[in-house]
Amino acid sequence: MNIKQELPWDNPRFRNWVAVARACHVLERTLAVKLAPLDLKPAQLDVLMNLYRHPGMSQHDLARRLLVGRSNVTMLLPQLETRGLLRREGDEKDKRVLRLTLTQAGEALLMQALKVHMALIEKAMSQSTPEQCDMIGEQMRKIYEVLKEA
Amino acid sequence: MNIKQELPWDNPRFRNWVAVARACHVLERTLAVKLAPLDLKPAQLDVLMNLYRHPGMSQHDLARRLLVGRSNVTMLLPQLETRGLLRREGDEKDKRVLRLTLTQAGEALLMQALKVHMALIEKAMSQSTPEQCDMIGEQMRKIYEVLKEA
DNA sequence: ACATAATAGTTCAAACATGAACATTAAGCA
DNA sequence: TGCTTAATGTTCATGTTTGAACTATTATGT
Repeated sequence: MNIKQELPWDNPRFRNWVAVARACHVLERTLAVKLAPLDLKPAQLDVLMNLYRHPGMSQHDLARRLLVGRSNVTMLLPQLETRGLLRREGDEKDKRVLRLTLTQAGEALLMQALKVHMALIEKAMSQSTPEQCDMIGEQMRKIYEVLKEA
Repeated sequence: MNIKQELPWDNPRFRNWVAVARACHVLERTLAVKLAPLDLKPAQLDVLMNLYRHPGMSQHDLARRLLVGRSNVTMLLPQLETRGLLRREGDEKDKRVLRLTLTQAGEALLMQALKVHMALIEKAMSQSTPEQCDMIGEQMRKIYEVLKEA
């Protein structure tokens, strides 16, 4: 029995996933550099994006969408709240939860950051046809569904 | 001029990339859980994989392959060296560089970890046809090339 | 109603990654 | 040869992420 035949590097799925991970990593890194002039980190941009799309979110829901621990959200928000980018207001019906909404300043900064993010993604995926791009997204959403409950 | 028309969420490339990032994130997280019984973190597995494929690597080269700072490698290696998983030996010609090689124990642990990693990737990508999978890998390698020098 | 479970958010210590400054060694060039 | 520049690896201070323990509030079940 030749162990080499079982090595993952001979497996297309393995090799291709490694490529996905590397692409992700380098794009995240590049994004951090390009966002620096706005004094914004990728994690913070994720917060703003989610609050824009889902105003009134609770911190718990935000953490789940970010795939991140609740404590991380707790540590992340004060920086943004102090900068006047978002508001935290207690829910009246359930006094445990805090509802999160963007301020106008938050929306404005988000729009600037989205331009940067968008330009980077356009550049990265400019080599793929729309059909390829959609197929990639479709497969990735399946992967997410498969692993979400694992 | 309607700003909504310019929002990234209407842009397929943007939406699809978000899916890529989420899939990556959740797979990385799942991998961390599954590797815990081996007392190994994803970052450490990356080290072992690279040393297996490129024995005698320098720390600088390892850092570049991992898309990580040199100091990070410096902090990462002692844990693995103390566990007897790898060796660091000074290069004789260039006394600045340290050559890295896996020990037998390192290879053995790597093989166990690869089973875990492989199984996870198989599960994640089981929904894609081989053609789709290869196409994804191909596109991701292009993205990496585009961004590498940006 | 009351005791028990579960949930939302916070705090804190530990693990981790990062980048700048540094020591050592090598390479380039006058 | 010397002098300058570049490269390798380490150290350290900083910022980030995590998970466990904690408080406060709500839901559940008898």
